[in-house]
Amino acid sequence: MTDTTELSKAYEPTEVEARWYACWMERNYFRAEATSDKPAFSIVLPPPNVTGSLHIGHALTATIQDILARWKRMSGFNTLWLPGTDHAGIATQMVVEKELKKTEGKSRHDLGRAAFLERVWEWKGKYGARIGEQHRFLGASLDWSRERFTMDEQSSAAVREVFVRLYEEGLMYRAQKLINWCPSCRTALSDLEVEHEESKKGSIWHIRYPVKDSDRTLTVATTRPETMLGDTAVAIHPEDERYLGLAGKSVKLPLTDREIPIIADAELVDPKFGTGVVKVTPAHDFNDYQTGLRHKLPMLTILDEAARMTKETGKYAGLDRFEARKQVLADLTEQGLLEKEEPHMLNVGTCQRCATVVEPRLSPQWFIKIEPLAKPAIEAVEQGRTKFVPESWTNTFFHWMRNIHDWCVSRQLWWGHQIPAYYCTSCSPRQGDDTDLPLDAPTVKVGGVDFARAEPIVAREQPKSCPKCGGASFIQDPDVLDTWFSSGLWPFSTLGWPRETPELKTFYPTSVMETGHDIIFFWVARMMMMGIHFMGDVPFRTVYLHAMVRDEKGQKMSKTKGNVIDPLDIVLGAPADKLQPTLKNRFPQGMPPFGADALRFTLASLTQQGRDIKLSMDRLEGYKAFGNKLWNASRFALMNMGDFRMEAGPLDRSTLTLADRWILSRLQRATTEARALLESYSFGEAASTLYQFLWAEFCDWYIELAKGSLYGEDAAAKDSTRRVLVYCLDRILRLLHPFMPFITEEIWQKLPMARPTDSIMIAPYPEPDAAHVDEAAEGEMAPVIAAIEGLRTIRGESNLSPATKVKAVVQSADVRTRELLERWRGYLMPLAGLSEVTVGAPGAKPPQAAAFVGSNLEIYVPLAGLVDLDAERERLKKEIARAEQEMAGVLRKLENPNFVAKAPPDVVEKDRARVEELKERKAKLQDHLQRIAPEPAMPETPPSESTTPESSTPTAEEGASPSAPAQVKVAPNQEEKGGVDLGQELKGELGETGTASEAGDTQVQDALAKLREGTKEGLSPSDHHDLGVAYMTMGLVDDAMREFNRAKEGGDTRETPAEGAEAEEGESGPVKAHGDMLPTREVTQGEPVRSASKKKATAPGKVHGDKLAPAPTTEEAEAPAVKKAAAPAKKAAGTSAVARKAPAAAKKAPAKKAAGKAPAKKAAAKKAPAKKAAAKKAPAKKAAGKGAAKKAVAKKAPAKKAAVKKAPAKKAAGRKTAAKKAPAKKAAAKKATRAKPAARAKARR
RNA sequence: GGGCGGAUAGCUCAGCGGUAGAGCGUCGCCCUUACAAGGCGAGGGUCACAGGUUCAAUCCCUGUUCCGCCCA
Repeated sequence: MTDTTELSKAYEPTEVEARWYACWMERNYFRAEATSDKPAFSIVLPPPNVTGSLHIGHALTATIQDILARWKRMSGFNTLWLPGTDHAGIATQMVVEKELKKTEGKSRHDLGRAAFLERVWEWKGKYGARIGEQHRFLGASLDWSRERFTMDEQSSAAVREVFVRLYEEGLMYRAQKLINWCPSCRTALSDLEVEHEESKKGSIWHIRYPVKDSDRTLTVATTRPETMLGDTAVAIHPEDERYLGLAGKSVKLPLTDREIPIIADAELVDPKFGTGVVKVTPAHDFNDYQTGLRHKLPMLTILDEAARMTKETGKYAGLDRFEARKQVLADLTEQGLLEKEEPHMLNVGTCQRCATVVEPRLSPQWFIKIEPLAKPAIEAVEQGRTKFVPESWTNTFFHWMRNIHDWCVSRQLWWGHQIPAYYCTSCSPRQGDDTDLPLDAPTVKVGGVDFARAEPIVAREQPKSCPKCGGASFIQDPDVLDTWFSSGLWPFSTLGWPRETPELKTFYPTSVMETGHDIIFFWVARMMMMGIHFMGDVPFRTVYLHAMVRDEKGQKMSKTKGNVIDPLDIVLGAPADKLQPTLKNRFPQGMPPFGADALRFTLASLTQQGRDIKLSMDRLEGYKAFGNKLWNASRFALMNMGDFRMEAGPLDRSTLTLADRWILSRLQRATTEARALLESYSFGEAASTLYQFLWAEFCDWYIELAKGSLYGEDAAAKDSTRRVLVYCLDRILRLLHPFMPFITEEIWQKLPMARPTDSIMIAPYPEPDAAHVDEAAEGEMAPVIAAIEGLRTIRGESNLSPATKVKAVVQSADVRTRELLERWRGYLMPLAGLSEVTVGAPGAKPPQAAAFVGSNLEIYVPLAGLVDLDAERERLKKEIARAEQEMAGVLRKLENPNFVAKAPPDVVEKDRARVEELKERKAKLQDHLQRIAPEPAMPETPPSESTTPESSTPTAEEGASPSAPAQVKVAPNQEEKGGVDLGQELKGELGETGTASEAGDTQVQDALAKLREGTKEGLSPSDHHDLGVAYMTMGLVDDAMREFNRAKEGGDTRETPAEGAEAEEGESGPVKAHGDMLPTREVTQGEPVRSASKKKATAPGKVHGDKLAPAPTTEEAEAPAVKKAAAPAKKAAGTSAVARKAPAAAKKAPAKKAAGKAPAKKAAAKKAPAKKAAAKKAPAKKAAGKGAAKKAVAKKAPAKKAAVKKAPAKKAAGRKTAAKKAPAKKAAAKKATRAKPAARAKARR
C-alpha cells in the first residue's frame, strides 16, 4: 500500500480536498449521537445570512469552530457542530427586492406579499445551498443531518412559543412609542441597528420665536429646522436668569398659526448650550419625546413613513424632509426670523442596512421588556456560569446589559416571522378619516383594521372566535419580528425546543459559542437572555469572540471598497478577471489554488486574542508552503519505507538511536504544548508550535539525521528509523488534523501502519507519552547540534558551496562532549559537509583555519586554499565585538552593588556565569584571530598631527595606535573584570599565549570590588581617560564623562573625544567620519577592518577611535604587527563592499531625526541601562554628557552601520542623516547576544 | 463625551520584569536524489513618545500622540 510513487512531488490540494470531504460525509463522521456515553461537545454555527455567499470572516468562523469540533471529536467527545442559515429579514428582503427591480422592474408591492415571499424562498434555496457548499469546501465537519434555518417550521414554532409566553408573562407588549425608523426601508429598527456616524459636518440654525403678547422673541438653536413645524413647546431652564418669568407664557410658532407653551425643564435644557432655549418636538426627537411625556405635550407627527412632510405642515406637505428644510429656512429668512447659521458637528444615526439617515418616529410597535431578562444574564456572567474569551469582553457585555432599553422587535417587513397577534376584523377600529381622533375615540369603519388602535389577540394559532364580539374573522398582525429574535433562540430552537428532545438534553447548554465580537450585543446577549429565561440555564459555557478579518491594509472588507475576498477563490483559485482589483494586482495571472488547508492554517495562525486579523497573502503563501513541506517530509518517509510496516503497540526503545530519542522527546513536548494551547483557545500559538516542530525540528534535523541509517546497510537500524518516522508522522498528522484536515488525512492513509480507525478524523488526538520524554537525549544532542551549527556558520560565512567537503577539528575541554561528538560523528559529518573530523581536547590548532567558538567547544576548519582568510578574520572580529559588547552589558549590571544585593541570587549567578563564558569565548576568539593573522607588515606610521588616542589613527584593521596600545587595555568591558583582562591583555601584548581565563576569580573580584567602591585606585589618569573613551563607545555617556573628568583631575591633558570630534568636524570625509565615529565606536570595534577599509584605507590615521575600543584592544595587543597593508587585495574587496553598504546606514535613519533632537542620550541610555540610571541621578552630568554623546553617537553611527551592513549603493545619498543611527551600538550588542537565534530556536525549542 | 484595543524587523504578527522572536520579504552560497512552495548562512529593531516605579522596564504605573472599534 505504501507506493512511494503515489505522492506527487508537490502537493495539489484541490483534488485531495474534494475527495476526502465526500468520503467523510459518506461515512457519516460528522453526525453526532443524540444520546451517547461519550461526553458531549456542542457548538452551533452562527447562522450566516442567506443574503449571499460567505466572506472571509465566515471562513474564520468556520476554521476556528472546525478546529474545536475536530479536536474534540478526536478527543473522544460526542461532538455536535450544528449548521444553519439565518433568514436575515431586512437584508434578504432588500437584496431580493433589488434583484426584482433589476430583472423585472417590479417592486414587491407589484407582486404582493405572498408572491414576493415565494421569490425570497427561492433565493433562500439558492444561497442557502451555496453557503453549505462553501462550508464543505472549507472542510467544515458540520452535522448536515441537523441543518436548520431560522424560518423553518421548527424554528418558527419556537418563535411563536416564545412570543406568546413572553406576552403572557407581561414581557412582550405593544405600544405607541418613539422608535428609530428607516424612511428608506420603511420599518422600525432597534437601537442596535442604527449606526452613529461621528461628527458629521452640519449646521445649527438660530431661529426667533416671537413671544406672545410681547415684543420679545426667543431664539432657539436647532440642527433640524424643518421639525419646528412639529414643535409643541419651547423649553428654557428654570433657573436661567435670561428667561425668568417666561415659563407659562407662549410663543407664536413661525410658519404656522399655532401657539405653543414655554415650559421650564431642567433636564432637557442645558443653559450653557446654544441660546438656552430649546424647541420641543416630541414626535421627532428622543429627548423631546421624554420631555413631552413629562409635560404631557401633544405629539405632532409631521413626517410620514417615507420622511415626507405630512398634511399637518400645510404648504410643506409632501416635501421630503431635506427639501422641507430648505424651504423652511427660506421662509424664515424671508420673514426675518432666521438669526444665523453656524457650522456644527453633529452625530447622525443611519440605517445599518441602507445608510439612510434614520428618523425617530412615533408608531405602534412590539417591545420586549428587557430588564427582567437582562438581570439573570448579567448574574450568570458574574457567577462565571458563562465565561468570555478573551476576558476583556466581559465588561463590554456588562456595560451594555446594564444600560439596555426595551427591545423593539417588530419590523414593517414581509420577510420574517409574522407576529402571532391577531385582530378581529369585526370589532377592531378601522383606518379612515378619523385617524386624527384620540386613540380611544369611537371609530367610523372606513378602511382596514387600524393596527395602531386595534387590540391584538396573541396566540400560537389563529383564534377561532373573538372573545369580545365573537367574530370569527381575523387578520394577523402584518409586521414581522426582528431577525435577531429568532437568532436569539438558536441554541435551543435548533435542538428541538419547545419539544423535549434527546438532543436538547444532550447538547444544551452548548459548550462554546464562537462568533465575531461585532455581534456580542445583537446576538450573544440576546441568546443569553432567551436561553436563561426559557431553558433555565445559560445557552453556552464559554463565549469565544474572534476578531474581525480585514484586508492587508487593515481596511474593513466591504463590497463598496471592493476588497472583499471570497474564501473559495483562495481555496480553489480564481482567474484574474474574477478578482477584485487589489488581488488582481497581486495575482495578475489569477489566484492559484491555495487549498482549504492553507487558508485555514493561515487564519488560525493569524488569530490572536484582541486584535483584528489582517489577512496577509504573504503568510497565506507561507502556509501553503508549509503544507507542501509536510507533504514532502511524508513523501520522503514513504519512499524509504521499503517493505516496512509498523505494528501496533509501543515503540521498542532499546533500538533507538540518539536522533530517534531526541525527536521523540521533542514530539512529546510539542504535543503537550499544542494541547495546552488549544485548551486556552490560543489557536495562533498552537499552529505556530506545530509549524515549528514539523519544520524546524522534524524536517530540518530529524529527517536529515535519519538519512544516515536509512541509506545505510544496517537493516535493524533502518527499521528502527522507519518506525520512528512513522510514529512521528502519525502523531504530527493527528496533531495537525484539526487545522489542516485534508492533507493530513491524505497522508495518514498512506502511512505503513496499523490504523486504529478508518479515518484520521476519528482517530484519537495525540497525548504526550511520558516514556518518550528524554532529557538525556536532548542533552546529548545539544553539542551535536551546536557543532553542526558552528560548522555551518563557518561554511556560510566563507561562502563555501555545500558540495565542498571540509575537514574539521573539534576541541572541547569537556570529556563528555568529546565523547558525544566522537560517538555521533555520523551525524556531524553529513550535516556539516565534512570529509573528516577530529575530536580532541583543546590543543594544537590547525593553521590558517576558520574557527567557531561555542560555549563548550571550539571548531576549526582549515580554510587554506578554500577561501581567503580575510573574511574569516572579519568574522572573528565581529564575534569578538559581540562577546565584548554583551560582556560589557552584563558587567555593568554586576558592578552595581544594588543589583548584586537585591536581584535574586540565581539571576546574579547567571550573569556571573555568563561573564565567565563570554570571557572565555572572547579569549579563544582572540587567540584564534591572532593565529590566522596575515604575515605581519610594517606598522603604519602614526599620523604626526595627533598623539592623543582619539585622534591617533589606528590602522585600518589591526593597526594599533602606537601611542596608546597599553592604555587600550583599560577598555570598558574589561573594566569590571578589570585586573584580569588587563593582565591578560598585557600578556598578549607580551606575546604570551596563556589564556587568562583561568587567571583567577580573585582578581576579578578585586577589580569588581574596587569599581564598586568607586575608587578605581590603581588607575592612572591616562587609564581613566581611556576608560572614558571606552564608555563612550558604549554610549555610556555619563560614565565616560566621569572618567574624563577624573583623567583631567589626575593631570591627563587629552581632550575628550567629543571635543575632538567636534574639532574634526570640518575635515574631509574620511577623516571626519572617523572622528565622528570615535565615540560610539564600539559599534565598529568588531570590525575595525571594515571601517578602515570603508574609509578606503586612505586615512589610516583617522581611525584611531577603533583602537580605543575594547575589541581592537585585544587585537592590537595580541597582534600588533598585523597590518592592513598585509592584505591589500582583500582590502580592495572590502572597500567596495563597505562602500556599498555604507549607504544603508541612511536607510535606517530618517532624515527628520538627523535634524535635531539629541538622540545620543536616548540611544546611549537604551543600550546601557546602568548608564541611564546614572544619568537620571546626575542631571548636571547628563547635560554635559548629552552634548558630547550626541555628537559622538550621532557621528559614529554611520560608520558602524556602513561597515556592517550590506546595502545597495543607491542609498548613499542619505549618509549624513545616518547620524541618527546612534543605536549602532545596540546593533552590535544585539548581534552579540544572538549569535544564531534562528538556529538555536530551531534546535532547542 | 465614555469605554476597549492597538503602536515591537521592510511586511504580517508573537512575546510582556532579568541576553528582543517567528513567518514572509532582503542579501550571499547552493537545483545536496523529500521538498527551489527547497537547503545553509547572513543582514535587519530609539520594542510610538515623555515621565515614574524597580537592582533591572519592550514588559508594570501615569501622561501624551497617532490608528482602530464599541457605546452615548
